[in-house]
Amino acid sequence: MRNVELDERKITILKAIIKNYMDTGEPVGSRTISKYVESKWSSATIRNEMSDLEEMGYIVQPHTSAGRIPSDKGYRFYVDQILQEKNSEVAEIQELMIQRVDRLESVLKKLAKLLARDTNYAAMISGPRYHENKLKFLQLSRVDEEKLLIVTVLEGNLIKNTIVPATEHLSDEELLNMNILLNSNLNGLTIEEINLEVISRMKQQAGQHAGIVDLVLNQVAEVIRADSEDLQIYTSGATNIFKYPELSDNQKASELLSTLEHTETLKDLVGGDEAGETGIQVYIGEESQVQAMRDCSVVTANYELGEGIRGTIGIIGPKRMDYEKVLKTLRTVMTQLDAAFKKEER
Amino acid sequence: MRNVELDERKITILKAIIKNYMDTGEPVGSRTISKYVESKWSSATIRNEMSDLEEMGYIVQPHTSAGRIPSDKGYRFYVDQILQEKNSEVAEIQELMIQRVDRLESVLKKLAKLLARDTNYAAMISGPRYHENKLKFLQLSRVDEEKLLIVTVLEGNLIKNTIVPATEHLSDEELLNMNILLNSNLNGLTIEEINLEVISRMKQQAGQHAGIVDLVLNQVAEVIRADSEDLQIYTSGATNIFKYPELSDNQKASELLSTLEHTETLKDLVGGDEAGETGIQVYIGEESQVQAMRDCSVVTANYELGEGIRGTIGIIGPKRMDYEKVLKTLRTVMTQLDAAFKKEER
DNA sequence: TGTTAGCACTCATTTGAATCGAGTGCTAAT
DNA sequence: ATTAGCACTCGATTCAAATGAGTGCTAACA
Repeated sequence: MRNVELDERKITILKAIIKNYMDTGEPVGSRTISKYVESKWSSATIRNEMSDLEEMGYIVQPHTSAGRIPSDKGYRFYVDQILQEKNSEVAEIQELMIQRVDRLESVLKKLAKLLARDTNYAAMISGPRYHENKLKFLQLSRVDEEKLLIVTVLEGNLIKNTIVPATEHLSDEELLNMNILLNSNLNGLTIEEINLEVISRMKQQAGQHAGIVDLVLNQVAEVIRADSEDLQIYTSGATNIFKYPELSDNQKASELLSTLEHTETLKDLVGGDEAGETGIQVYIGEESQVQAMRDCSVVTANYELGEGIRGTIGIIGPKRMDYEKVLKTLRTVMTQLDAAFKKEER
Repeated sequence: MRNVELDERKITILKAIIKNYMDTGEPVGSRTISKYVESKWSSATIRNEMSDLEEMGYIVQPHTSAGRIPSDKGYRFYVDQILQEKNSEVAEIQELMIQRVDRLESVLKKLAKLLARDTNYAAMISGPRYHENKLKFLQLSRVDEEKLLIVTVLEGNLIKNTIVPATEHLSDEELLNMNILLNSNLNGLTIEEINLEVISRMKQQAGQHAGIVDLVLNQVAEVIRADSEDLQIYTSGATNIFKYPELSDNQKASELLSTLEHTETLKDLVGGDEAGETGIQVYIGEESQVQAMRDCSVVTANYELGEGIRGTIGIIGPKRMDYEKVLKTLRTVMTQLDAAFKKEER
């Protein structure tokens, strides 16, 4: 695929500039490149080409008499190139986490930590978003004299518990009947489908214990509401940003770290569902729309655990992040997560 | 209560130094103090006293020809003074969090955020430690064709769920009996009390479904183990440290923030049970034993939610933190937490 | 005898000038 | 079309002088 704007040589030089800048974090000058590319061209030639590239907006000069650094547009070009080469070689990532870990939350936290350590960037990972909130199972139990336990299981095996004070006394048999009543009426319904008709029918069936029905329904509503509101986001390795001088001056570091602490803002990054064909999105600089991240790049990937349970993983680093490595790592993790939960299902 | 070492004037001056340093973060000189204390004494007198105080170890000079700053010993003196004045006036703290929030975790997270915002220091809060891990209630249900749900409730209403594949088929009636079997045998036992004898008795009673008993017991063991290992710690406001120049140089900030990210280390701070008479502990500088916090002070308070459920709240800030405010805030929060959960119980 | 004014001295920090050097743009030669 | 050469730019570094906050000491004072 030819590029109409950039000829072969410009591409080579642009790539060289970006690669070099990734390593060093310093603006790179013509001489450096002329050595880097096996002295195919002299520094003067490079200078001319660089001048062109600058005019086209692929690189910028932080100040006169400094080398060039890639602009957002430059990075974008580079990333697009990589995304095209679908080299999805699945490297072995530490499998330590795929031990028998039961709770999803715990897996996600560990995964974030792992990602941060591996990449040396900051990692964030959103808990799953459950799209179809269908009720799968309800269980009402008496946990002690005056307390009832309501267990709600949603499609996708999301389980929530609540303990409520028992407002009225139920015998063991009544409890059993209530459970049957609840499950036969509610199973398979989404929250929207639990309308007044369903409710009044249930209350009628429940007879004198209609109050309990209310209790349970309130709880169900609460669970579903809470779940869709409290999107959990785990971050790790935020302090990795201190490894990159261009991010770690006090002003910027503070701003960036605050943002990483502030779940609300992260939701913007993680919330979008517009996945590329590979499920991977790259935001360079201001593309992310998040002020504090204008000097960063953010790479996000969506994972899916079957039954419509989706979440997002994100890596946040300097613009000069090692895109190749990050993309590869994310692809691997997605595969592994997938595999792990397929296994769990069996 | 007289102090044998320090006379009235030395105390006044020492306090003035500490207060002033808290405001400004700058070393404070004799002239400043002489103005500060309504010109009762001249700067020269102050100088003499300061010289004494320095010799006694209450204040130090960062370098010759700089003002003095309080030493750990100085802060210690100051804090001890405050702790003596038991002014436990319970200010009204934002009650927004004491709404109907059901999940403890969520309350704790919000609380950490609130504390951090209020104090302008970093806050951490540990999830509850359950000391007496007695089984209170077990419930086994069939959630769909090939999956069983095990709900474990421990003393103190800690609830855990697990979904496991059903290894053998149980009829509704058998399931009911199994639940009775489980609860009648296990309720009220601690993990240690579930010995081989109990287990073999249960298996015998279970007859052909002994396998299920194993399944459940494994789960119970796992829950209790996981709970005692995975002490959750929530932090918030870590970036507040950038507000204090003496902590925010790159080296220190990075170190400190890493520590705050690293749960293991925080456990050391939060784990200890040696509460003072008020349940509040103050660690100044190296007293905390945590390297990265040698320039910080850490104030911890234990909260208790009845039934032996305990946790710890901590505030981390510069040595010159406003101890009075922090102590007051913590006392308030403890009271509120207590009240909130007393209410919840009813 | 305790307090204070005065003064010489110290030393981190600030300021500004001089220098350095990496890198560019342009021109002329190849 | 490529390259060598050179003047020029401008941030970074270095260094010394100036600054000023603060001390310690001494002598005068109440």
